[in-house]
Amino acid sequence: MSRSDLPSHTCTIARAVAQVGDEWTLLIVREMFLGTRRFDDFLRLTGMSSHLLAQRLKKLEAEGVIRRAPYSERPPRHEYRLTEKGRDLWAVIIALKQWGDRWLGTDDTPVQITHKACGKVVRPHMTCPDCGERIEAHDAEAQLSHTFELERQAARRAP
Amino acid sequence: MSRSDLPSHTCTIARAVAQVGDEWTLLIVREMFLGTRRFDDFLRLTGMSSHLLAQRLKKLEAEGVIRRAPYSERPPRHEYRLTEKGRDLWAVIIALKQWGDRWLGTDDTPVQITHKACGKVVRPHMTCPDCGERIEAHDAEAQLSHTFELERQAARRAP
DNA sequence: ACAGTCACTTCTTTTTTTAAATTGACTAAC
DNA sequence: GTTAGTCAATTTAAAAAAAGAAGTGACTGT
Repeated sequence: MSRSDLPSHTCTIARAVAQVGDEWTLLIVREMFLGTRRFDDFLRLTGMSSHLLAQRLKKLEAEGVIRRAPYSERPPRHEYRLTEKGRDLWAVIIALKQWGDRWLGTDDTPVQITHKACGKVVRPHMTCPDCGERIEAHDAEAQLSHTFELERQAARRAP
Repeated sequence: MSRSDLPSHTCTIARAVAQVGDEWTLLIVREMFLGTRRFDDFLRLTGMSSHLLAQRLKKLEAEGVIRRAPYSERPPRHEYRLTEKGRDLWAVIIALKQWGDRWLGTDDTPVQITHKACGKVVRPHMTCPDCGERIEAHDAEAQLSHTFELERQAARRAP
């Protein structure tokens, strides 16, 4: 990872991206939401190399996104589970899924989401917590904090 | 990109990830939502190398996520803008931002979102379109389509 | 005893990424 | 009218990362 060590004052999007904005990492997290817990299953279901899988799992564990849970002592065996921080990536995965379904999908959607509370198959979307309306790009405006704005202006001037 | 060429029957999340699930790509898209349009600004604001930026912009253009818009003929100059497909990545970026704010943030949030319609600063979240309630990981269940399920079982068996 | 499973690690080759320099078509300053 | 600067790249060489194959160690099951 080239930018995992971003300073703490940096944009939180950049830091989120440095932790989980990577092809294989996102696939691992997706697999976890689908219930995959073991090394070999990740290997086979994602098609990634064992070298890379071991490395990514270590990184995710170090970041607190997943944790290793032993399920056998002899031989030492363990499975990988999402922590709360990891489960909180759900919105990211779902957003990617909706986008993929819309722009890259065929007729059938390979994964459908059911809202347990109402029992319906749904396509969750981003909503304004205040007025309850759906929000998309054109409904929103971004404000930069003063310090962040200054940082960006400095970056733009200094090559 | 190792897996940009995923077959069309593959999971849409995997294909979304193959198109935009990359550190620099996500940072470019984030910059676009913040209004950045020009090569040099992307360079300075993200800190990436010009080689990689050119490559990523080319890929994103080929995928239809961004488009080049000429703003000067002599010298030939153009800016990069999100297409509808690109703007539709808003939910992904916002989900990453919320996650970053919650798990990697300090006290001040560098970017705040205002809902134009109600004028309030908000933290958008995923909602069930049917009952309107907020959905998170534990409120949802995933169903795999029959063909997708079979595909996964085959993958699990065949190394 | 021998094959098989699981969770890796090691090794070699190939591909990407970085970093720095260069290009080309201008524009604005001296 | 030479020189510096901007913008959007491309080129090249060196460093880092990933892919792919094979191996390891602690078992289990036959």
